[in-house]
Amino acid sequence: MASVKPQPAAELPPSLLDLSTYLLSRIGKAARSRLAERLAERGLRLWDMAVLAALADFGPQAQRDLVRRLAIDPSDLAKVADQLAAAGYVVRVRDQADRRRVSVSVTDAGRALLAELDAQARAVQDEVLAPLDPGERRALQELLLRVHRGTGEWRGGL
Amino acid sequence: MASVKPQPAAELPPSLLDLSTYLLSRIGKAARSRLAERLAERGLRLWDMAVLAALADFGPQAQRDLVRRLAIDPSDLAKVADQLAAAGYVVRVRDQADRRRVSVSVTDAGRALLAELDAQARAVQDEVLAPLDPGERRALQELLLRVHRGTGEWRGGL
DNA sequence: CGAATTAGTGGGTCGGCACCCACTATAGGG
DNA sequence: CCCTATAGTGGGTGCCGACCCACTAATTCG
Repeated sequence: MASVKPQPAAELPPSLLDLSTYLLSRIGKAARSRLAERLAERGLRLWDMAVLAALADFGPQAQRDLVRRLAIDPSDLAKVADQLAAAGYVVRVRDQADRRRVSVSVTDAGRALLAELDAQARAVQDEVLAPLDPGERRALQELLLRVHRGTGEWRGGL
Repeated sequence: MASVKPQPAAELPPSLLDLSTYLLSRIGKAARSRLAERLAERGLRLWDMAVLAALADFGPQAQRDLVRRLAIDPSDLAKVADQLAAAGYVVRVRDQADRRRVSVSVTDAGRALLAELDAQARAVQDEVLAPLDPGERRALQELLLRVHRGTGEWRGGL
């Protein structure tokens, strides 16, 4: 062969790149999977982080509330909570007022873990948003937040 | 209970909303799945659209090139191409110069389809970006494009 | 006290996506 | 001509996220 090409990479179709939703989807997916990778190294998944964050932000609450807040399936939450409890990141106690309920709260270990996870998330974010300067990042965050709020009634998902 | 509450929906944890990558991921996912839904009504998937777009943008080419360009698995592409060919949206002909190759090109039907799909994609985009005015949308597109380019060496995915 | 309701759990399905391997056909250099 | 590399195909696997159902325990209402 004439010469072995590394053949860097071909361009994507302009008609796709022209769609903000395409970029959103692609970038979002990349960011998500990068973070997921890092969490996986610790045997964690994205939901674990989301649950910890919800507990840290809003304090102890019943699984029921987490279900509503995070739009996670009750059954799936049970599994996540199981795992987190087993690892000592949260504690589950029967609510004495209504003993059907299980009140979940973060432990100190959980809070410490969350801090680390958050640092990792920010590290990923720095990688992904590398081409933007601080001002642009703020502008992006602002736009995204508006979009997110605007479409208030979204269902589900992490 | 004081009053029966419709309890519209609870807020998400601020510590997550504060991460641009979280928003990116969530919004991107929503956009992607909305479009996927619409495509599914026609029995199509996102890859079908991507392949059509690549063919329309860059003209007829071997599957090999599509594989490189779209970072799709060769085997998966074969299946997508099969389906598109069966439906008459593309034609596959053996390259006479190198008969290992199969050159793929869009048909008129394919182009017409792509136009419709693109319209659907833009409709979804309008829904998602509803809170932003045209200027802001352009700003967003610009930022996303920079981010996308910056992270040149991304692997895979739709 | 039932009967109906709610919280949580355990077990499973389903579809999509990425990935991998074995195999055929063709090309091209030594 | 042989040997290796490349193009494409077919038939898988494994993972993951979303979802669903059946079941228990506890509560509340009539």
